[in-house]
Amino acid sequence: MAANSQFAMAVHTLSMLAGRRDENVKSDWLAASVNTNPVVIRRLLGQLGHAGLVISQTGAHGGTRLARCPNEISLCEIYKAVSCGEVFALHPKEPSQDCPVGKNIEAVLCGIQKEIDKGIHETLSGYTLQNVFELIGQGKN
Amino acid sequence: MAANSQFAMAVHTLSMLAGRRDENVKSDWLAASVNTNPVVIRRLLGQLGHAGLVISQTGAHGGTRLARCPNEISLCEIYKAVSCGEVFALHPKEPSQDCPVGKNIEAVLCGIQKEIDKGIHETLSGYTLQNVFELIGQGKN
DNA sequence: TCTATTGTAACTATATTCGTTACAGATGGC
DNA sequence: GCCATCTGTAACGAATATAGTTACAATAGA
Repeated sequence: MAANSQFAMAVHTLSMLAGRRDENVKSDWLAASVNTNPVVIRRLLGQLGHAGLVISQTGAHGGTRLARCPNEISLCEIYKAVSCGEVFALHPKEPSQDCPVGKNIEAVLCGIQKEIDKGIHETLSGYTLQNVFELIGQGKN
Repeated sequence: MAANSQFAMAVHTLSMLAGRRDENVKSDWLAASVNTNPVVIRRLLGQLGHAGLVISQTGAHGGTRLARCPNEISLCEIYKAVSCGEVFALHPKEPSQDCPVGKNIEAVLCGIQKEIDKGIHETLSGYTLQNVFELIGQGKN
């Protein structure tokens, strides 16, 4: 269980919220759709709230709602809110500094990493939550 | 120790081979530069050999060499040779099929995954092993 | 035949992710 | 004020992936 599925769960959760604007949605209900534990959802919503994408209320009749219109939330923002890692990892242990390749390879790879990340951000910026919600609606139920 | 650093180690290893063309390079020597165990390198070289990027010889005076010129090997090929996973994972458990969002979200996310992957391939296709080797040489030793 | 080297299986250590339980804190209704 | 209903979060467990390590068979040259 190593692959990080937080982005997938986040998009799923936010799509659910997009279908219930101006309503406090409970983590139990979201968890049922995502097929996971409510705590997993609440942890996720904590990150999304920190990023300003959702607003939560505690207490009775509490829950979570979108902080903005779905067409003002890009997938890139969601990705940044939950993504922790890079596409590929650098060396687990520092390479030999006595070797010219070992000494400089990490800087080169780091630059490539950043270029890839930029590309991912551009791709994801091309979609809003509204787009996703519409694509879901077009699914052949 | 979860992040996959095979791509980094592969580029490192192949850069070493690029600096010693037409010579059987031993896994021990490569491992010393990457700062890992020779078996890790041999496993990696096995994948790269399977992808047609290197040629290995067993026995005394054996070792590994590049199968092609460094300017004919793109980073995209290396990435494809060693990369196993996607940028983000889909749901760990299948979402609820009783929910319209749960039923269709995976297909939508899968499409986005493919689009991102295409972007990564394009970025990495812009670099050859020769480019990397030259960038390393420009490092401030 | 001896030596050097790859190929590979098997196992361990460590890290990550997700799932789960438990409970404190907040909020609204009575 | 009290209770029911939520979120927030800590703590722990289970499953899994990665890399590191040991061991040894297979191969090839001297």
